[in-house]
Amino acid sequence: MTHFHDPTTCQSCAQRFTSVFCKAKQEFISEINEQKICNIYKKGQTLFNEGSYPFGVYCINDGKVKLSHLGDDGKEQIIRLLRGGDVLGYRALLSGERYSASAIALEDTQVCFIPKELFISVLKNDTGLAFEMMKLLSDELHKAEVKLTHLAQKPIRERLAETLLFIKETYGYESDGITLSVRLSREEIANLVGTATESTIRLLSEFKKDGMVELDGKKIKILRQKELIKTANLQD
Amino acid sequence: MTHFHDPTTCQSCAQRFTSVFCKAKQEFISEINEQKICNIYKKGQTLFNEGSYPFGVYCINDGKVKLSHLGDDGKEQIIRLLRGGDVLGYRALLSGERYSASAIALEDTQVCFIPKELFISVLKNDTGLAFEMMKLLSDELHKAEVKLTHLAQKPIRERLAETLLFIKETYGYESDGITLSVRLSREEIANLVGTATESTIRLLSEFKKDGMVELDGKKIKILRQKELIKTANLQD
DNA sequence: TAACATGCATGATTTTTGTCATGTTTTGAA
DNA sequence: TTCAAAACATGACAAAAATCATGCATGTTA
Repeated sequence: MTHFHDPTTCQSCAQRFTSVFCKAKQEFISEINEQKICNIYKKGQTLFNEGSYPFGVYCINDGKVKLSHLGDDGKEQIIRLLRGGDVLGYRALLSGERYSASAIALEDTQVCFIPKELFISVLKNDTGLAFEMMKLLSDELHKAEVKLTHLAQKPIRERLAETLLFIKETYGYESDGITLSVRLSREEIANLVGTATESTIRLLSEFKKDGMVELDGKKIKILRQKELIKTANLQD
Repeated sequence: MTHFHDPTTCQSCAQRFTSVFCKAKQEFISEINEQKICNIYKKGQTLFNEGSYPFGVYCINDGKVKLSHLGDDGKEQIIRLLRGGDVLGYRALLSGERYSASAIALEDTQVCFIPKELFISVLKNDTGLAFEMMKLLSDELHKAEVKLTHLAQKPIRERLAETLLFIKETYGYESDGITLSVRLSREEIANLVGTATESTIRLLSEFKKDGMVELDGKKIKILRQKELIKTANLQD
């Protein structure tokens, strides 16, 4: 369905200015360019599975990916949403463990794979990149801690509003400027919010009744962002 | 009340084999040793405050510290519990932001402070330490993600049981082998679990009735760990 | 196109959890 | 030691959220 043209080189990649790797030294980028393997994952396909061993990191060229955990009772919890320029798989690699989450394409997605040995060796020889990685990890840790606090303290209504805004921040709008440019099922939204699917459906209907959103199947339009922000009860 | 004798040198510090810094090269350890500043914080005193700028990292020599966030409505959420050998303050430093949490001593605690510039420069020149930091960040991120999932999916009863086990893992028992060696208020336990104080009090009473714990003010004894693990409904 | 599965929607009900009120105990400071 | 404040405990109630049940729409496959 969707068609990508091979980025061919990291030097010409659309993400060369946005990914963490943009801070790596030229010589290493060349090396990565030689060893990287590009692949296309169709919607629903898995990049890697929770529980298996990492053998490299993935860099999204174009597309959308969800990163999700399985809870002890088998329920999905979506941990992160990723887009072009994002790197994934580094957490498990750096702490020397199996993947603690699965990565699944939300739409057809083009991904470059960088082998473990190369990644580690570049990281060893390029202090700048190492600092970028530490910054990335620190930022993710921060986000996780904030999310944790909200999960513990905010009611579902606020969290759903916050999640819609988060989706908008992450993937933005379609060309009409109001439709969220990702199709998520109600269940996926619920697994992002951390609640039951029915609660999510009900609250979305309420948001629609209140005129904050418009619903058309999986298409969600944000009509009144300010109202949503108020509903989310955000401080910053 | 409590008396510490100055560790004098990093080379003789009780934590020299457990902290991340143990992997740093000798020359850097010497440098840290010269520039570090040791301090004692009394119970309840603050090492640093959410919202202020970091100017270094803290290394706990002996004692206990809680790291907590304020939610948007001002309610405390305890993010992490720290003990001797743990480092803190690096997250904000590495991502170049203000502290996103406050650190408060849970009992009289001895802490070494390492200035920002030194920490960064050692990190730049010691790849091993940089990797240790990445591993540390990755581990923390992992823990945060698991906690997030549990917070979203598990009922409070399970989370309280899990929290008691977590406290035990972190701080261990007193010499009697059953009393948790930290005194936390019910409110603090609630802020760790992510629930209302009353719910925590009620459930602790239930646990007591079920014979899993014994309560004597802030002293909590774990009588049946296996039952607790079952109650926590943990997989691993 | 029929048959089926899946996702969406909504009502009814139950369970869980939080809040409010009140009393008791403990703690710490004067 | 005494008193006030804080922490603990518990009951009653309200609110929030999950679960169960059912129906409708949509899409998919034989």
